[in-house]
Amino acid sequence: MSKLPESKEMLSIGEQIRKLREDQGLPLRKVAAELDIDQSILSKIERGERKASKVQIVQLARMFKVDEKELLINYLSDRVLYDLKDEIFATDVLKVAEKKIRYMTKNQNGK
Amino acid sequence: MSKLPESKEMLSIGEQIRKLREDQGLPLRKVAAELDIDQSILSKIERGERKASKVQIVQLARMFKVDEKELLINYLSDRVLYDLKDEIFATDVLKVAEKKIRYMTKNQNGK
DNA sequence: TACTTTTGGACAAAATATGTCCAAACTACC
DNA sequence: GGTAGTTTGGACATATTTTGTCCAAAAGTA
Repeated sequence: MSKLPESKEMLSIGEQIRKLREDQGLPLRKVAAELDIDQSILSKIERGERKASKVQIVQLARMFKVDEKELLINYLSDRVLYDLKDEIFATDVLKVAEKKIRYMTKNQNGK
Repeated sequence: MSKLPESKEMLSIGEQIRKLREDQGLPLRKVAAELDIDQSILSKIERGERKASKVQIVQLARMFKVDEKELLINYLSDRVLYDLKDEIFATDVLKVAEKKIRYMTKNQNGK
């Protein structure tokens, strides 16, 4: 029953990586070798059981020839959501975070 | 020169805690004792050199009699921003994260 | 069945988080 | 200047989390 979301933007980073890999017909073994990690780790990353590192995401973007920025944004937004997954106020937190960013950039407060 | 932001919402969680403590005229020593940590840790938390735990934030809200939700939101949004501090795309990441949350709640995808 | 791919879990090492302790530096006051 | 109280900085210890290996079991495919 459970289907993947229609829009690719709504795929989790793991789902997106798996799709990219399968679209190219590559086994875990090969992609994992390029990332220099064990295939079981990549399997876990694709299923959301482990987190990829930022470097790995960049490598994957290059390997699959997709926009690095888009993949990174999907990756980072997933991580933010993961950190907030148990929070009732998650939406409020994101709104305040955006407000703070606007405030910071407006005032050059790099801190 | 450097001043604190006008709106309390724009205080970092550390600045807000320090303000609450000083407004009550309490030394680090006393507040830290209630949190059951060393005063130096609290000093570092207030200056953003260490992170508080969620439990500590809740304890502080109770101790200072301020809205727990508000303090938690300030705390969590600070953490989110900290994680994104080196990212050029931080704003995009937050926007996508919000979109994903809306998508999830709409579809009950707790995952 | 035989081959390939994927998954699960025990284990290990490295990195990070979280705290203690104590001395130095700062502040206020007499 | 001296003293007491407060705050800060850093060395150190311990616990937790992250990130990986390795290998066997399970699932998929011919």
